[in-house]
Amino acid sequence: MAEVGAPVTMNDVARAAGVSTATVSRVVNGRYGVSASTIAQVRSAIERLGYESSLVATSLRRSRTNVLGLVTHSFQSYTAEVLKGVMQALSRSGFDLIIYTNSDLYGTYSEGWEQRHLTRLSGTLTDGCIVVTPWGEVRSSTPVVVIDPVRGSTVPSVTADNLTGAISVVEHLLALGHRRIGFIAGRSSLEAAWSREEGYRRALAEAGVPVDLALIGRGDFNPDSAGPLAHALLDRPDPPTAVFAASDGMALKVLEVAKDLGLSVPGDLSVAGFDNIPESALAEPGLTTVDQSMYRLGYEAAHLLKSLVSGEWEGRRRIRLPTSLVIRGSTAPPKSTPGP
Amino acid sequence: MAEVGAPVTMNDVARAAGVSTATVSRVVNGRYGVSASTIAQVRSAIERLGYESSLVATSLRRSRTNVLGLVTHSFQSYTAEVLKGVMQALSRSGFDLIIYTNSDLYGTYSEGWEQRHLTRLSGTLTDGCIVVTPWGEVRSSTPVVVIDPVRGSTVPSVTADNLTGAISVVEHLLALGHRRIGFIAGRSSLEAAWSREEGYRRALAEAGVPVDLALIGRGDFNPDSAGPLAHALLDRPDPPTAVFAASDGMALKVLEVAKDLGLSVPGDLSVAGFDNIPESALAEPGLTTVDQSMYRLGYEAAHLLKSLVSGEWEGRRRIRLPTSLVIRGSTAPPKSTPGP
DNA sequence: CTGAAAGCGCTTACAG
DNA sequence: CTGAAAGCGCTTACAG
Repeated sequence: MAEVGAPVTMNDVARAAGVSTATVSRVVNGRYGVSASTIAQVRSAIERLGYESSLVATSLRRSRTNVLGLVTHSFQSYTAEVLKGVMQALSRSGFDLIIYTNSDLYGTYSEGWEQRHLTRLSGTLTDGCIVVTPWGEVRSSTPVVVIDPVRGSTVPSVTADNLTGAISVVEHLLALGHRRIGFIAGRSSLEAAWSREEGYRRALAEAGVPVDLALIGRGDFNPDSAGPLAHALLDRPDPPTAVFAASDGMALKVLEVAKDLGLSVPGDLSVAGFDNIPESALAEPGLTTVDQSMYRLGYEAAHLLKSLVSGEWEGRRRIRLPTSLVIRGSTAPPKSTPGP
Repeated sequence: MAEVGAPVTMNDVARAAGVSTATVSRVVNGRYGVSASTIAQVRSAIERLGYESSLVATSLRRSRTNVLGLVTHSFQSYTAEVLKGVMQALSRSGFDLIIYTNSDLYGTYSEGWEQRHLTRLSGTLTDGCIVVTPWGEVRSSTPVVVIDPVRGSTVPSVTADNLTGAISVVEHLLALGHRRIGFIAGRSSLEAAWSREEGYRRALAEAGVPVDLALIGRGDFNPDSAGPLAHALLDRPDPPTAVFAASDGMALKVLEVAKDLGLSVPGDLSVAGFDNIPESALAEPGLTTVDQSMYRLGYEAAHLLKSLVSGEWEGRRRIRLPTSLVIRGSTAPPKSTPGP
């Protein structure tokens, strides 16, 4: 088999069955008002030719497609977790899922990707879309749910309770005896990045530790952005005894840099992240982090979108999910100051 | 912002700019033969209205879309790995990727899903498709690459060297001193399942150990299918001292069952799998398995598809990738027979 | 340089 | 119960 000629169209079926395309369409869609014998003829032609309706043509003509979309920039571990949750929520829901990704990883073309893809899909293909970590506010003619929206967004969304999560991990470091705690921030337009930094500041303030701006590096969640920042922090004459990075990807990069510099973790330096991606458990030592269950973010987003599309949503349109601290081997009391 | 009215069409832009849709189309697609002033007008209208061409309408009209498709039934850890490889291969290639999944996990609707989805997409939406672990042979009017084809398939495909991989893991168990080695097979129509079983048989034969059919359970790669089979094997009066499952998902299920039965692994029972999914490293004890780099399978499949679509493929159309044995804590010498 | 018209594969009133 | 025709949003010869 493999590659065969032109695709079989409804027209081909109509000719083969000796009826009009309108009739074929009725049979395919199970509409009433077709005689049993005609149905049989058409069915047999469909079978014989291996006809399958074109998703594109159907969705251009119809308003409802029963396909939901998910738009994401890159494809990383956390995206995979999100997807698993989405698939679970959509299981046997009657909705299929289309995921659209552009191939330009980390490229300059990327800015505004989410809006472009969203518009191109939601014109006709999908009944609604989930957008993962967009660069800006999004708008669409069909329902949208954003996972990790930008700060100030008014679109329906699902986020982790980033503030509480960040507070808990910084409190953990403080309890171990750390006082000089570095921070590597994420892309500041995102509400998640803002809340994680706010949590860092609040936890320090609460403990009476002044915030030292020299200990804050400005990353963008991209692991590579954390390399130079970690170097800058650790090369200081008065380096921090612990570094909290706003994402696991960046924290793992800090781990690498520390190794390069000959620092042992957690002996010389404690490191903590945020997200709990699978790689964090596998790191050596395991990374202390905040679990935000990307699976649940995906699940809740899909559930919300499904309800919005069906027009049966009653509850709040901005969902915030709890986080939990995951303590692993990368954090310990600082060398000079034994823990309390 | 959020949800706004009807989507902006090319017609809207044409009216706003005072030109025909043909002209707007030319500007959008950068065709020659439009005056500079008209281009400026149209551009400004596009900007003002926030127009983005409809993927569906465009692909219905055009033969080439620069979108590749990936069709998969469910969405699991190995799918995520495959996707990462695919995305890497497509990075900056000019091709976008659409992933299509149906929501009916493990449902009866599933049989033949891959052909249905493939046909619906490849009619017009995509220039070519990757199909992951199909149920049967596939055909399409555009290029297809199958990851893990059925046995006897003639479609371009990418597979791990399952035979060699299975031999290596069984040899590992034999070297530890095991002689009664159980096997839980995968869905037999798949070439991967067949080769893994063949490897099991050959390694035993090579070692002069007769194959005991009572020690072979027939699963289907779905983890749940392995539960009853593991029970049956371990409840025997003469249970095997080791079980090799044809996939990690099934092997992890065997681990669970062993725990339920009060058997310690690897003390009372050795367990090995195939695939090396992330969960296997996290299991307690870590699962001995065969790494088949799903990432590379995805990467090679995308690379092959890209070349096929561009019509510039020269090499072989059936790619087989090497595997490697990963020894972790779940395998050890059997209790009664110390290792050699 | 620009527009009117046909058509991609479907669905849906509208006639009959 | 069935078909001819219009139209979903685009692109592309074909005229002018």
